[in-house]
Amino acid sequence: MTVKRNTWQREAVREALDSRDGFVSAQGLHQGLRDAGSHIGLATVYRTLADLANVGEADSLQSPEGESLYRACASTGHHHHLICRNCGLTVEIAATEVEVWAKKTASDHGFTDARHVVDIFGLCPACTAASA
Amino acid sequence: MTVKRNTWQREAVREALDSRDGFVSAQGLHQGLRDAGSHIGLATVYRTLADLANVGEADSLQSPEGESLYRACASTGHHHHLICRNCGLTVEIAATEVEVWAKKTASDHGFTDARHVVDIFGLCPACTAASA
DNA sequence: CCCGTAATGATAACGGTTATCAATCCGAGA
DNA sequence: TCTCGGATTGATAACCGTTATCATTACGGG
Ligand SMILES: [Mn+2]
Ligand SMILES: [Mn+2]
Ligand SMILES: [Zn+2]
Ligand SMILES: [Zn+2]
Repeated sequence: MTVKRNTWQREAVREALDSRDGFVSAQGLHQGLRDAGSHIGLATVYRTLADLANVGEADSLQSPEGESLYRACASTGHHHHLICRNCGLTVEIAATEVEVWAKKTASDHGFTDARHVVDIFGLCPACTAASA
Repeated sequence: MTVKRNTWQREAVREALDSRDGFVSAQGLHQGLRDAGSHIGLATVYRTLADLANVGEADSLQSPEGESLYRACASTGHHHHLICRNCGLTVEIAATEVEVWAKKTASDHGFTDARHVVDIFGLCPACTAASA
């Protein structure tokens, strides 16, 4: 059995991620931890986030600029996101309608083992008001 | 007014892109051009692809690994893609259903200036058969 | 033709991410 | 509680895709 050790670093990343309500980059989370007085290493943050994502404890997606972002989501099952491109505020979206469409579209063309990327980026109400 | 010059490089990129039926990376296209004997520079390929994408002559998306891929699409309007993650084969998809959903989802949550990323990655029929 | 300037391309720089590897320390077993 | 093997860490170098630089080339309106 693969042993999974409990280090304060791993816990620090989990907590830091939980304390945020939007998606964050590894570097952003690392900066936040350092600002809070932690001496955690950047490589560790990268490793831990990637691991949490694999295990399913965190969701990850790529920003339009190609940066990997992470988030500790409330809902456990498969879902998508509506993200503010300015402040990162995120709304979790469950859309059966889109799930069905994606599956049907793939099979209609004979594609197998299909996965989909469905994200909506916009300006949240607050940011919209602020930029008006 | 900004003038748009016709260089053999620009034409070479256009042709190389047209000759492919799947999405390609800038480096991949550059390599193909070099292999065909062209002496075009890598920076030029990057610039031209980005430009063709802005003008609308090419579509672009990010691979799951975060690399920018380009393609000269047949349909001119807004559409999405069903892509074979193995050979790159691409099927253009027009899904009014999803367009409506995306717009409604964003406005329902007060988000403005919303854009969406909708792509399906799978194995095309040929690649599915080959890996069986 | 001429010439102003857009375009090119070799190369350096950039930004995010991963690999290295010696030092650290977690935790199963004694 | 103590030990010790190996998982984990972190400073740093390396990696890789992409963009910035800037001297040189060459498109194209006049
Ligand atoms: Mn889905
Ligand atoms: Mn769409
Ligand atoms: Zn916002
Ligand atoms: Zn295929």
